[in-house]
Amino acid sequence: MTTARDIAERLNLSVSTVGRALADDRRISAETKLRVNQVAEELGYVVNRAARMMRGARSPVVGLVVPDVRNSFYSTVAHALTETMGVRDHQVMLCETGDDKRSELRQVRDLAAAQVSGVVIVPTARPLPEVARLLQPIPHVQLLRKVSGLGPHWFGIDDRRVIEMATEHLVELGHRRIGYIGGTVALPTAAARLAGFTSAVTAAGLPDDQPTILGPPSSTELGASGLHQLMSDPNPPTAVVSGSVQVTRGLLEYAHRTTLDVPGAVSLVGFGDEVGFSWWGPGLTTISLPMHDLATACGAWLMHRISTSAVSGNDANGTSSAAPYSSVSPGVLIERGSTAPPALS
Amino acid sequence: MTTARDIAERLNLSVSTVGRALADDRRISAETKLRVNQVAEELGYVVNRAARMMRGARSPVVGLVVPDVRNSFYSTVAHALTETMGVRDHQVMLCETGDDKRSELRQVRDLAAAQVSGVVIVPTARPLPEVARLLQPIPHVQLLRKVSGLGPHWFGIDDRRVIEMATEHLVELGHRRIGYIGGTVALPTAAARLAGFTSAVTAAGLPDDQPTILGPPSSTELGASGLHQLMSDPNPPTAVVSGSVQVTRGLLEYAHRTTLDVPGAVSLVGFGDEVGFSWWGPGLTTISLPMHDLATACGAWLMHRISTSAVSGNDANGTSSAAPYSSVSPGVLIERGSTAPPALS
DNA sequence: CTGAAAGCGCTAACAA
DNA sequence: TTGTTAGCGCTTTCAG
Repeated sequence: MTTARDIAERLNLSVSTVGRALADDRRISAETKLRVNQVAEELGYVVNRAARMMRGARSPVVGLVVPDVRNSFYSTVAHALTETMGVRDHQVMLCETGDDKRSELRQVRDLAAAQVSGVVIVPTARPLPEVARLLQPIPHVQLLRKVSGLGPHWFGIDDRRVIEMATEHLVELGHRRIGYIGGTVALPTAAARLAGFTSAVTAAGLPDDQPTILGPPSSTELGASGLHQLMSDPNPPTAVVSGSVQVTRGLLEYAHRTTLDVPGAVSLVGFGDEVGFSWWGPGLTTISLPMHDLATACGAWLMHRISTSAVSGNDANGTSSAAPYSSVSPGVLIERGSTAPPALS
Repeated sequence: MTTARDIAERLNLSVSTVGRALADDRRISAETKLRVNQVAEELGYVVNRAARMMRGARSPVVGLVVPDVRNSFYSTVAHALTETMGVRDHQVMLCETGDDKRSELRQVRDLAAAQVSGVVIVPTARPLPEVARLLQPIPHVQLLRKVSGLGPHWFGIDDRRVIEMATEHLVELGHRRIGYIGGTVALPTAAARLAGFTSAVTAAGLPDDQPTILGPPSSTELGASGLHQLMSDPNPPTAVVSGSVQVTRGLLEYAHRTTLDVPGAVSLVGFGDEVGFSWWGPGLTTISLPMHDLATACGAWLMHRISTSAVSGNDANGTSSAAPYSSVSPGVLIERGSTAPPALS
C-alpha cells in the first residue's frame, strides 16, 4: 500500500504538505496540489482510514443489525439504508442475529470495536444487558421492534392499528369467528399486533374466545401448522388474520397445497405485501407497509443525529442522547380477492 | 471510550502488560490477567480496531458488492456470506452499485480505504479500469457475473447450460416456436444464457428465427412488455423462456393481469425459484439455482485465500494472486404446471 | 513475570 | 507557502 510518505519522498516534500494538498487545503499552491494529485493517482494512493480514525475522525460506517436479510422486510431496509448512507458518503456494515441474543451481542461488540458512528438495530426480544452497555455511547435507533433498555429512539409501524384494520375489515364483511396466527408476545411488536386483534374483536362485540395461535414469529411453519389446526377445529373460523410475513407465507403455501377454498371456506388477510401476494390464488388481501420510506427516514434521522452529536457532545449526565424520538408509520389495507363475506351456514 | 491505558492506570500497570493480559499471553500471571479482565469488564473496554490495524493487523471485514440487495439472489448471497464470515469472526460491508459503474467505483474505493481484507463482487457489465486497479492488491472473487480485468477468480452458475435445459424441456414437449426474453449481451452472463437458448434451438433442428427480446436485465418491465410483444406477433411463440429473475417476475405479473392462458395459450419457463413461483397460476416451471451454496462456497474460498495470501505473500511479479479458480454450479429444472405440449393448431 | 519505547499513517498545532 | 513535531491506541521488540 502506498502511503502519503511515499508521495512525499517522490516529490521531496513533507508528509504534511502532501496531506494538506490531498485535503485541498487553501494554504497549498495550486501547482503543488497538482503534482501531488498526479503522483497520488499514479501510485494508486488510497487514504488509510484506520490512520485517519486514530486521529479522531469519525468512522464513515454505520451498522445495520437485523435478524435475517433474506426476509424481504430487512432486505428492503438494507437497501434503503445503503442508499441513504451512500449519498452521505457512508457505508453499511451488515450484521445478522438470526434472532439469537448471543449472536446479537457478538455483532454489536464487533460494531463497537469497529467504532462505527451509528447503529440501526432490529433487536431480539430480550437483548442481553451488555448490548445496551455497548450501544449506549453510540448513536443508535431501533427499527420496527422496540425493546426497553436500548435507548428511546425508534422507527416503526403502528403494529396494533394495522392488525386492527385487518380485523375490522373482516368484521365489516360479516365474519363473527376470526382466527389470528402470529408471534408470541415476547416480542413487543407481536404483542401489539395481538392487542390490535383483541381490540377489534372486542369493539365489534364478538365473543372473546376467538381462536389465536401464537408461536415463533419468523417461521413459515407456524403459518402452515396454525392454519391446519384452525381448520381442523370442530368450530373453525370463517376468516384468518396473519400477524407476520413468514406466517403469511406459510398460510399461502398450506392453502395452495391443500387446495383450500379461499375465500369460500375461509377468508385470509396477509401481513406485508410481498412480490407474489397479488397473484396468489384470488389475490391476497393484505396489509402493505412502507418499509422503504420507513428505513429511509430512519437512516436520515440517524445521520442527522450523528452529525449533531459530534458537535454538541454529550449531555450533563454523560450519556450521549437526544430528545427521545419515535416515528410511527401507518400501514394500508390492500383489498384483493382472498376476503369475502362468510358462507351462509 | 476507555483504552488499555485507562485500565493500566487503574491497576498501576503498564499498557503493555494490560495488552498482553487481554491477549491471554502466557507470560502474564493468572492473577494479573484476572484483575485486568475484571477492570476491563467494569469499564466496558472494547479494543480499538483502528489502532490494531495500524499495527498491521488485517481488517476483519470483507466487502460485498452487489447491484441491489432487494433482489433475492443477492439477499441470499448477503445472508450466506455474513453467515460464513460470522463463524470466522469476520464482518460484511454491504455495497450496492445499482448496476452503475460510477457507483461501483465509489464503493470499491471506499472498501479499499477501509483496508478490507477481501471482496466479493457482482460486477457491472464493464467496470471502470480504476476498479481493477483498486481491487488488484485485495483478494477478491467475482460472483455470478464474470468480466475480464477483475482477476481470474469466479464463482458462478452454468448460465448457458441452464437456459439450454429450459429450452430442451420445451422442445421435448413439442414446441417448435419458442420465445426468449433476457438481458442484453453486454453482460457476459446474459450472453451465455442467450447462447444456451440458441444452442438448444439449433440442436433441435428448429428454425433459427426464434423470437428473442433483449433489454435491461434487471427490470420487471422487460418481462411484461416483452411478453406482450411476443404474444401480439402474427406468428406468436407457443412457449417462452425467461432469462432473468426480474424478467420472470414481469412475465408473471403480465400474464396474471391479462389472464393469459398458461400453459394453454403459451408455456412459460422461469428463471430462479423465488417464493411464490410455486403458487403462481398452475405453478411455474422454472430453473432453480443453488444461490446459498454458491455464496457459501465463494465465501469459504475467499477466506481461505485471505489467510494463505497473508502468509505466503505476493508472487514474483508483485501482483497478489493464486491459481485461477472458478466454480460452476449447475441449476435444476423444476417442472410444474406452466409448461405443457403446444395446443394443436 | 513486567516495563519502556518504538512505530504503524495520518492530521493539526506550532514554527519558519 | 511549506516543514517539524507530536500523538491517536495498540502490539511488539528489547530490557530488565
